[in-house]
Amino acid sequence: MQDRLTTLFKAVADPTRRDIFHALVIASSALSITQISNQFEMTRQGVTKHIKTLEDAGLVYLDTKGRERFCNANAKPLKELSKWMTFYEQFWDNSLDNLDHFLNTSKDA
Amino acid sequence: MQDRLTTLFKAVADPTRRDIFHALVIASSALSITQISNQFEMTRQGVTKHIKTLEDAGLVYLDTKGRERFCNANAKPLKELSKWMTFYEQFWDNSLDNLDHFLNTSKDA
DNA sequence: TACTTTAGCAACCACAAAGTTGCATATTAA
DNA sequence: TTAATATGCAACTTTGTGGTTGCTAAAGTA
Repeated sequence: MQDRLTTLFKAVADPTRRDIFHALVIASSALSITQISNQFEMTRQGVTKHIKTLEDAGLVYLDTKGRERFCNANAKPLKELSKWMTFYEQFWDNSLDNLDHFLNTSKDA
Repeated sequence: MQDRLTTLFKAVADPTRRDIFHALVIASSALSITQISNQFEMTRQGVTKHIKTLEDAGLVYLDTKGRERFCNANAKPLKELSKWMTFYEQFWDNSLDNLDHFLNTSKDA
């Protein structure tokens, strides 16, 4: 449906999802859906949807045990976002590129 | 309305927007709205909206000259996204964290 | 002064997304 | 076996978003 980069960016574009992901990353053990729900002012079903989105992006993987589903964070996919940004790093500082734009568009005014 | 990180992530979460941004970054000179529209199969107004979103995120700045508005890319804000990811880098490889989760949740089954 | 080009603005449409409620089902505990 | 807990699934509401069409205004050109 949509490319991987888009799926990944959209997953982390939501603040609640970033919070859930962060909570999972720093958690000392995997957290069940209900445990996560208790930490957020949202219904369990709401959390479930976010987890699904994070799972689709590969940022979370589930571990079913009995009636519970434990959520684990997986930061690896973030590498892909980082890689995408690499190309633009060269334009971050003292942007010669921007200067170039300026010269090309403002000079002959 | 929404935090800066969210604005930024949402701006680059759209593939068309990433394409426009990329086109501006690699362009040898600033491009007018119409010039950009010609490169994308979309109406000028559609492009204008994307430019607005990119501008709000600080990834594009406008340079009005006469009746034209030249768009320039500014990659600097991407630094903020990169900074956000920095924290998670420690969990990228041979994730001790994930191992920890595994041990805590699968051991006493 | 007319005509053309560049663009903004507003309204509108279709669909995605965040979040909810309600209900059914499976697993564990009493 | 009965009750409680953890979850999934479906439907629904609200709001956001990508994109369009139509119209207006400003700037450049003939």
